[in-house]
Amino acid sequence: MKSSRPTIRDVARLAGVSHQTVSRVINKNAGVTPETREIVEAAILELNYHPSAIARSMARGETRTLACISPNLTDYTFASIIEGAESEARSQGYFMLSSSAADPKSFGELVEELAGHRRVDGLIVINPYMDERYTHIPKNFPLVFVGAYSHDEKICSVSLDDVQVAYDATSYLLACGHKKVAMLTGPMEEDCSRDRSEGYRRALQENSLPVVDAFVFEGDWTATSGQKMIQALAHSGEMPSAIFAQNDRMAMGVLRAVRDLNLNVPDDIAVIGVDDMPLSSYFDPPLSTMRQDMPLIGQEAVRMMFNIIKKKKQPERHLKLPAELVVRQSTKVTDTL
Amino acid sequence: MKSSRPTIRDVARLAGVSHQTVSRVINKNAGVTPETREIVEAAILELNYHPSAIARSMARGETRTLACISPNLTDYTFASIIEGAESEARSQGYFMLSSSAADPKSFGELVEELAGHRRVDGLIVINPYMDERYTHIPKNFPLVFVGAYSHDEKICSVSLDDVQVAYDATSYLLACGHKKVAMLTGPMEEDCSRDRSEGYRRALQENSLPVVDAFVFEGDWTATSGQKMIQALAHSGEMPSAIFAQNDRMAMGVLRAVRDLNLNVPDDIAVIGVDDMPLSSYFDPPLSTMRQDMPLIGQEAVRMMFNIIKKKKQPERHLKLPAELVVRQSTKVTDTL
DNA sequence: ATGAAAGCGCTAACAA
DNA sequence: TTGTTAGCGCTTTCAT
Repeated sequence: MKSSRPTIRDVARLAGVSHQTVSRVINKNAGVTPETREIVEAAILELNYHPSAIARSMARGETRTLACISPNLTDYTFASIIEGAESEARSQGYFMLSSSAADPKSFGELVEELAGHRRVDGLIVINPYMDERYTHIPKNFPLVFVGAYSHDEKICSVSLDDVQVAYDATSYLLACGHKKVAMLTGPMEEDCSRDRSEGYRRALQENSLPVVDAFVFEGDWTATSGQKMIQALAHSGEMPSAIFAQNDRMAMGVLRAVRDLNLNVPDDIAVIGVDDMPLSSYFDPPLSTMRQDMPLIGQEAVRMMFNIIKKKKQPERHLKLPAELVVRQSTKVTDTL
Repeated sequence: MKSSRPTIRDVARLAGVSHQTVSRVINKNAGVTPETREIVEAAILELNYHPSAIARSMARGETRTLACISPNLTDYTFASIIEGAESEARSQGYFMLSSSAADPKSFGELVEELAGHRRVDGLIVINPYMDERYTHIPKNFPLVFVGAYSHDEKICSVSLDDVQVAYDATSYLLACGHKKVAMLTGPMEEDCSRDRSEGYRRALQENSLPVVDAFVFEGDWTATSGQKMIQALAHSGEMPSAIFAQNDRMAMGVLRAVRDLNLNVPDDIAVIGVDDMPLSSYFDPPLSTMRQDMPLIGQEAVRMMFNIIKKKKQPERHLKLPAELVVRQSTKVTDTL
């Protein structure tokens, strides 16, 4: 009576075949007669045998596991991307190991243990920073960036077309009749914030409108930073007629602060965000926003990863996905400005 | 010139020692003279050697990886629990593999591959359903339930004290002066919803108030279901003066629907939720709620897991965490009822 | 303090 | 079609 779990050899012994034949059966390889297969399968059932994932990884030289490093796991955007990625990976028989790394140090350790120790077959990095963090990634290790595209052209990436999204959002505000459009950005160290700022500027310039510094605020993606922006604006006395917030959460803070000022959205100030998180249509008023399909971004990132891992031809290194304008009640066409 | 990565033996050869000595060095084991250690470390650096996680798992018989199965990865509550769990696991040198399983079938497959194949050392299940899903979990496989506690007493669990939370929320509403308190539940197939309903009933009964069926609605945790409840209530003509929503998202839907009816919160209808999600304080009006510390729940689940894995004495099998009342502007003391 | 030998459970290459 | 032989890269046990 062995106490530990049965191995491929135990099954082989019971079935009266070699362990290799058992291996063929569990891997559904050709070259086994139906009769032999049946005998082996019966033995597997009888022993309640399950192959060892570790031993397989060992012998195959691959883990069939991908890792995803994200600034955190709770932001709706990140979580949605991860969910999309995980689901796509699973559908291909791969697992996803997700970790959060807030600072460069923990990021480095993570990379070391995940990629360096070959705990996973590939690495997806959400919201990568373009700094020295990547020095520990082994050369030629499968790597895909998500949410910002790499300045190092050789690194694959999937992201929203941030410049375009911001351009569209701002243009829409302009088309509504606004002349004084302010912007609330994410942290400017993130490429995503910079690209969205660029789109905003472009839209303004194309309409021969100036980019006024007093109307550009740097936030940190939180609702609180949106609230602070409005308070600062109120304090300055100079109010815009519309605000482009680079994400919905900050837009929510803006909505709240405008309410606190007894001003009306969209009559006094129009607001548009980016993301279309599930709660956005429940904001007061329901928020106009640029909807992005985050699960799709995760899915595409994993597809790209498989292209790299399986050494298929790799047509595009950089994929940029579009966003869609969703008009709700936080914006409206105005002729009175 | 070998093209593949260096092994422990390559290091040993370069350092002029046995591979065992190298093993001792990388594991920081005792029994190596400082001089030998230095030589080995130099060799490791020179070859840019990194130990193989798979080979270690193979030899040790453990993966140092935990898995977390959740209905999804995007719900703020789940994501927060996972984040807390992942962070605690990492701090102990473990990794966390998180997967979502919406239906019993995919849940079963996941369990089979994660636990059956020993891809991980332990399994954390968020919002477990008490059905036949667990038949595939190997006997004695380390298992911790989160968010609902197991009716099978032998399975460890960490959860919010749901009965108490609901009791407290309802009692608070009662203490505010309300007599007609309605409730919006999660899906009644979830233990969590049932327990919270129980707490609601208990509070009512202790105050000699009847539990009226027309005031209890079953939702599905989404804001939309909150909205529907109010619409149904409005249609019926019989309005409560306060609503206990079993989570904040549904409360948000309630807030929105009440607004659409041109009624005021908290004057016409008071609302309290559960969770205290980050956006709750930005709702209109800011939402009173029962705050739960979700990262802590995840953290405690992992701690419990380590107690099981490391076969320490296991003082408590079931941990119930408290929630804290947070009063904002969606409720207020009323004497006029 | 160090080294040699055995084995973890599988897959892959080759033989029969 | 099936079996045999080698590893995969470590850790563990036992010698020295």
